[in-house]
Amino acid sequence: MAKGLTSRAQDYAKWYNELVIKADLAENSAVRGSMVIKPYGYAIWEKIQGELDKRFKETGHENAYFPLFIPKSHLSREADHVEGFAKECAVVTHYRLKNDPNGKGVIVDEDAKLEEELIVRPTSETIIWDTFKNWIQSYRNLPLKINQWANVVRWEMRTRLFLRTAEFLWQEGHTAHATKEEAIEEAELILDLYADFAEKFMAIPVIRGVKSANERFAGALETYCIEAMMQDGKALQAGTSHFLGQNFAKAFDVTFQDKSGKLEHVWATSWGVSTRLMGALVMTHSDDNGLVLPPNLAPIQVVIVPIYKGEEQLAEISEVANKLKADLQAKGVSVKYDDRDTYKPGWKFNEYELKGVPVRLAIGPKDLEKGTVELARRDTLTKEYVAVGDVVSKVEGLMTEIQDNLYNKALAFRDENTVEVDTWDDFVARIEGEGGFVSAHWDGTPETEDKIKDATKATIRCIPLEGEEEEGKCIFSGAPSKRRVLFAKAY
RNA sequence: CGGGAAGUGGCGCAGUCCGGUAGCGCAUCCGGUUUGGGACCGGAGGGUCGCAGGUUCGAAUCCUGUCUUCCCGACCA
Repeated sequence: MAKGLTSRAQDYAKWYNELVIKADLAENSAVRGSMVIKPYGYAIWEKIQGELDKRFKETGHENAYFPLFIPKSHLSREADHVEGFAKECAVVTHYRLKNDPNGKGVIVDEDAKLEEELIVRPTSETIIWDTFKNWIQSYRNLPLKINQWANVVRWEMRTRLFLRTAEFLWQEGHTAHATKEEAIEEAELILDLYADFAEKFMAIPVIRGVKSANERFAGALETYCIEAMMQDGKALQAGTSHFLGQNFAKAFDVTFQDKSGKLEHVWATSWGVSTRLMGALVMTHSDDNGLVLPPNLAPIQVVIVPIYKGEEQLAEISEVANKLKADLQAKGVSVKYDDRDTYKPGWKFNEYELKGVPVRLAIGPKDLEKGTVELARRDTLTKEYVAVGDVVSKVEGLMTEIQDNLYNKALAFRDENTVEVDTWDDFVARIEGEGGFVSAHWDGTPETEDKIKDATKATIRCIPLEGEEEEGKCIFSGAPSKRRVLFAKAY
């Protein structure tokens, strides 16, 4: 792992501002804590969207859309839920402006006060369950498996580009089931879907687990999550899937008649991933030269840069380049031939490195003579010469090789920075020193978790599903514990 | 809301202590030479110095107020 990165990553704000913004992903907007996602960044988001959407549909989900505004009374129907979100809601109180009688501009028209305030959705459980009530009468309507692609607003006290913006894009799935077992199965299915997507598609290794009560979603009985490790050793929650029990069904009175004619409340799940995944992407793979994109996510997988003097030479090179481009595209590889005369090759090399393009091909006069191209890999920053005739098969192979390499590199980093710890002193030393994931025993109480958090800022990221049972003593209280949980400082 | 820092052309900054013609780098535009790792030379455009008030012959600079942003805490996908 690049040493420079680790040191630099300690100041992520700087890193984002200098690296990511230059890399054309996003910039801060005029609105506090919001961001403008630039075209190149959005193209990556579209890749994420496309793949997830495909997977949702393969597992029987349908897309729908629900309103942006939620009546205040709706939000308060589920007690835990409203308590969890109340502190970060944007509220619409008026519906009209008027000219400022004292001068320029406009002011809020106090006569246009809403009878009931509207909340800009921080998540859509309430408005969706209010709708589901009308969609569900019989067991024949179940399961109902809906997904929504939308934006939500959470007025966080502190924001950070991609990781915690006031407004963010996400997908939120909401499902209703006839039985508890089926709902739990759904929540777990989505967890696996997310984990597989993160690992196979984004090359981000994740730990599957469940949240402790403290970290659970407001209104959920169980929160499943995938946790990833960033290059500075901090944890990032990359996705969550919640088993909501009958909480929302009861709050919104959503019942169905089972086969025997009896009325029952439905069982629910909700789950989501957001543009935070883009932050995870950057902080998992990028280095000091800029973004490093896994081929699956790269809007441009291969860039071809010509090196030439004069029109004639460019024409000769373009012939080879365009042929290569067409051949690669025929194999499903996305290719950009950058023959702009306005930038020099060296400039372009840096530019595409910054943008994380996995493979770069350079063709110059020397290559024309020898029938070769220069092939550079973004992940290893290595260069080699390849015979023109071998380029297509070579690149095809590299697409999976780079994808795998990035995953393995990230996995090795995570493993190197995950330790088991059995004493409080070791725990503190580790958390305050090297950081990373610390696997330790915990007595299972929220009180202990709080005390550990107060002492070290580390939280329980998850209770891993993969972990095996093991007798031990709580790192903090010494009380008996049946299994290890994963602690880390988190974003 | 507590603790710290900063607001000066599009971006990054200097100038502020000690008041006196608003500067530098990058980017942009024009002309020319260049092109195998962010080219060079010459020329040009662009800023009421966050905002409001005060002191002064004169304020980016001093004083008061205010707003915003960033970092560290509480909150969090």
